[in-house]
Amino acid sequence: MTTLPLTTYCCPPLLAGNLTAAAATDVAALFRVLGEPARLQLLSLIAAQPSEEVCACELVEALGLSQPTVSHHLKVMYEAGLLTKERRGNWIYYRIVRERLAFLRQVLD
Amino acid sequence: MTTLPLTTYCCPPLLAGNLTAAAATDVAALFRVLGEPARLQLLSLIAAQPSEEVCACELVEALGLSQPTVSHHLKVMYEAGLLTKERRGNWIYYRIVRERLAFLRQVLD
DNA sequence: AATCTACATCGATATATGTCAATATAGAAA
DNA sequence: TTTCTATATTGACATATATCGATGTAGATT
Repeated sequence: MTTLPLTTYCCPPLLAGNLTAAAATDVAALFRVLGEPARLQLLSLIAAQPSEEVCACELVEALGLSQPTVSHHLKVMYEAGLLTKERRGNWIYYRIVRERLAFLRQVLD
Repeated sequence: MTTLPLTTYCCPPLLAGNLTAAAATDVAALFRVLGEPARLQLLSLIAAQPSEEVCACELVEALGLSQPTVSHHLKVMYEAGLLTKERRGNWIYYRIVRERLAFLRQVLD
């Protein structure tokens, strides 16, 4: 008596995922921006403000990182479209772009 | 006549963000896992399967990356709790842990 | 036991980036 | 104009990690 092998060569055809390589690159860049503890804390601090905006100098004090480092992180988030900034006098106020976060929520199914 | 300066020294007290440094580190590690195009494509490919599971060999073919590289990415996602794996015969089948994605959705407000 | 397939690990390399001190820039106040 | 405050940029360094070829390991078949 012959038995069918429990296994055979691999791989029925795979459905193409709906995420193109180009789209994956774009979305990954956004997630990578959120992949830093300091940046998540910045977002949290800004989101926790009733005014929904925070001047950069407050953020430097709150994080315990150097001013250039905080400035760098804010720039990264600004260029990723996660923050807006507005100059008023000597200070620059940052706000969260909630649509950008909503976009990422939607990407996560 | 004296005028009040439009500006003063910086910084009314800042509300403490609700995200602790430790929590930020944990969440950031998860986002960093998603911050790679190849890993997002892997997730997309697995999610697109009607069976909701994919054997690793299919993923190697689909991504155009070397087998060690794909294995590395799958391991990273597995260790991050984003995938489960189950051996059946020679093959290892990966599934998405949807609760983990839901957690990240929730973090994004 | 020997062999084959699928997957994992190792070692090496290149690239990306977080961090800070030092310095530059922009705008407000004097 | 000069000075001061807030923010940005530069340069340097250390660390993390994506990638691959080569090799190891586990399980199934013969």
